[in-house]
Amino acid sequence: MKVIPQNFYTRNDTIAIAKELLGKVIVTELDGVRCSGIIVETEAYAGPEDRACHAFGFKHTTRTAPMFLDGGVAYVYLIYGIYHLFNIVTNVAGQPHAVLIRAIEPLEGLEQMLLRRKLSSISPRLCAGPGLLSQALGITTAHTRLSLQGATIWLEEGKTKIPNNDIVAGTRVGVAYAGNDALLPYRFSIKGNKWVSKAKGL
DNA sequence: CAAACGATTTTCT
DNA sequence: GAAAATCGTTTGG
Repeated sequence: MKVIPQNFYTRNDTIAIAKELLGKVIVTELDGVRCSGIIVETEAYAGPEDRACHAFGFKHTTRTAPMFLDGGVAYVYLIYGIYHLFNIVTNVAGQPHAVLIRAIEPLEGLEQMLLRRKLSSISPRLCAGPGLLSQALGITTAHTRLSLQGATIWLEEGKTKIPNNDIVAGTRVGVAYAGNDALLPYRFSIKGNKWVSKAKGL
């Protein structure tokens, strides 16, 4: 399967990238076990003009530093002291854009995922949510700043291309504090896919 | 140096 | 439907 090249991420169009990521495959190889899944839900965090973005107004801190790197690296961070959220940094260095992966449809390494999630059987809750899929794939803050061209976490072309009218746009989750920017349709998912997170319906 | 809080999920009422 | 869990980062003294 073909690995997504660096220049896919460095384009100056985070919204387009967020949409195109749907249907692509995310792969992790940890503890010698390969796990993968199809991306079915994403959210765009479009840089300094986006109030919901951590790096709003070019706010450069220790935590947001990876977003200022060149596109194509991972930005993982801990939320509520419990969950790890996995983001993909986009655009070029100096432009703090990122796409949050919210849900995947599991493909390979199912047993390892179940083990990590402490579940005994497959259910739609396995990877439906940003904190959950990170846990299932074994992604932690130790992987932040990691290049997606490496041998630990990377993305591949999917088998199926998602037609434009199968992409649903909606408002983002958990960003009410962002005022008007919370209303932007920056959340994308595959229409009718049962693995899409149901935390808050579209 | 100390205190408050968050791009979430689970569990209990 | 509401509240707790839990800790690194951010902000204020």
